[in-house]
Amino acid sequence: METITIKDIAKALNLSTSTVSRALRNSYEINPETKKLVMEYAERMNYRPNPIALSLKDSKSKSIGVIIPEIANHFFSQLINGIESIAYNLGYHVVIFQSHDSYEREVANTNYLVSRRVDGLLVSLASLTTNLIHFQELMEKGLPIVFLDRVPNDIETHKVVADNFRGSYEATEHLILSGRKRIAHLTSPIYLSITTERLAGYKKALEDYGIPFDESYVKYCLYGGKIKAENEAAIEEMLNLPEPPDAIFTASDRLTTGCMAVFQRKGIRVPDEIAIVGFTNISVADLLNPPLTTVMQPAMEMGQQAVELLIRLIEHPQKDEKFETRSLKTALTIRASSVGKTVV
Amino acid sequence: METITIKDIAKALNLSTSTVSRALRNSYEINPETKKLVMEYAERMNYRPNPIALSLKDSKSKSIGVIIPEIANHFFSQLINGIESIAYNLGYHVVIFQSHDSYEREVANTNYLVSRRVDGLLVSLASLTTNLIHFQELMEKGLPIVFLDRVPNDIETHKVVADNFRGSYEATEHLILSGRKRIAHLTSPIYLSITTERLAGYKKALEDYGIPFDESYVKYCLYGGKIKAENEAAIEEMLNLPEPPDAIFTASDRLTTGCMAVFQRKGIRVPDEIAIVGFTNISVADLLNPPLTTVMQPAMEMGQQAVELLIRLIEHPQKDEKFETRSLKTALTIRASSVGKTVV
DNA sequence: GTGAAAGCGCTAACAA
DNA sequence: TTGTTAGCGCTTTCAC
Repeated sequence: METITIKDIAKALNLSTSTVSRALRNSYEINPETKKLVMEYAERMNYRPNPIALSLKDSKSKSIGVIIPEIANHFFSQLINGIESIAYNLGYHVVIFQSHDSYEREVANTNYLVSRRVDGLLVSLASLTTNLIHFQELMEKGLPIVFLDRVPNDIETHKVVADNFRGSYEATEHLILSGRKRIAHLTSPIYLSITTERLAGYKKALEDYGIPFDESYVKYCLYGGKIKAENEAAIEEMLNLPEPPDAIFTASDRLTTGCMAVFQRKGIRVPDEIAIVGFTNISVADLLNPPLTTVMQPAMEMGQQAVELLIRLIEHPQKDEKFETRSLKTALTIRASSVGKTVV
Repeated sequence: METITIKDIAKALNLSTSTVSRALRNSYEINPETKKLVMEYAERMNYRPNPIALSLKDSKSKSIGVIIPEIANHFFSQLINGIESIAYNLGYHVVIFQSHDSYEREVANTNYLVSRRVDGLLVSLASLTTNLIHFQELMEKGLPIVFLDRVPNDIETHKVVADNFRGSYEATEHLILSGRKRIAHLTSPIYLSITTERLAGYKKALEDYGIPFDESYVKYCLYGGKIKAENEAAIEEMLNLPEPPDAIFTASDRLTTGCMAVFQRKGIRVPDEIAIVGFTNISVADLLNPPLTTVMQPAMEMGQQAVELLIRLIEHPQKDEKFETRSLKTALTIRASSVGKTVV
């Protein structure tokens, strides 16, 4: 790869590298003629500065690292699109890593990105992460980090989340108002922020409508629906309760489609036998059988806001920064999967 | 970010940086005692070599660049998973960029990745790319590139594709055998390899079964279904033909779901009025209404094979390398969207 | 067995 | 206005 360097230009033009460097950066101290000479030559030779050299020099890279649980997921891929659209315009590159919900991989990815000198980190926690020191240490060292979606409670920084409480409340309320009495909740591991927030919204709605909360109607899936058997077992358990639920509110993409698959396989009619509302950004909710009532998160916008906050943090580091947690509205779209009374 | 360097270790241990460097790389010429001393200290201080410095030194980065049209797409996100799984195990990092099917962004991404010194490139062409010199130049300079899925005809290198011809043939054949007479084909821009291959399979099946090929039954969507109106217009045109099709074979994820959405909106009954088979890796084909007959590509495996080929190319550069094009089998899964005779 | 020095590409403090 | 030099972190000749 014989790429051209500043040195080559200097040699060709009989100048010093520093002169060339300054000319290229359009420094005021360089003679306009020299500048022109250098710039034209550089242009002609298709000179591109070596970002690695730059990074080595000042430990900056004009790139930000993104660590998310997985890419093959509507919510996260939309998130990425939001992040990229803004980052790109602001001159930053985005490096994406998947934790696959593993703590070890999250740590490994973090270390790698840091060693690669990313200027900041955008993180949605792995579901199996409970220990946060790898992030805390970095923040103490001054690395800007913004969390989104799955955020930690005990780290002080900018955070961008969906209004999970409200979204969950509305979903549950909708089921109640549609006449459902025994509403189950299928959700992610309990130590995720999204889990507790969604659970709280669910509980509050039940409470507000005078429906007693029943612990046996809530199932936590450690692998968030990625392991079919786990999903299936949880649903099975619910259906075998003395009083099986007549509605289910699922807390994520995977849990929702997994749940519908189970119903289909078992020949359980939706919404006749059981209604379902999913907290999901699946793009084909309309086309499902039956069309799926969803709580959609503004994924794209969440990504955009998070990256804006991060870049602000990167470019204007302030010790006394007021950190904010932005909570964006979700959107309940009612479709056939949750309306229609159970046939008794 | 006060990360520890070799210099720090040298100073602390009263050694030279070269000794420390050699000790860390377990060089034979270093005294075992010194080695132990250095290694233990490094371990204790949590020393991590700076990959940027290494990259600068020998223009290698142990990372590979991936350029794909988009992430928010089942096929491509599975592809990425395949790539990452292998790359990770072989000690390579994966940097992903989206071209969003724009030629300019593809070029920009390529340039950036090269300047970042990726050791090789994995590319699925943007649908609007016709000019390939940006890749050709790099290959001439010795940068290994492997193409997958959307591959160029006129570049000699490893390629990994699905057996588009066969997949397409089988889909069309299936529709014919189900009694369909007027089979339309909704597809991507004509200058993509996948388009011509799929078109060829479609034509061959028609031919083999004695059905005349009718150009007006084929529509090319320049934006591959990402622009709703385009999609809709194409379908509209078909439906308004004197003899509208009784089946449609769609060539991609987006085109397929877009098509189903149009049918739903217009109240066109599938498969009664029109059958549909999609070339798609959508994960919820089973849950759609009606369940969708699909030709699935082995996306994960395609990613794995491509990255294997690429890494082989990187680690054993051979001038006289025999390049291979691997063609992986697709899988036709028949569901309700294509079976059942049109109600006359 | 260990150290000094050069170099990867670039910038910036200091000289001229 | 331009050049010299040092340094970012690391490896690698070449000396000792």
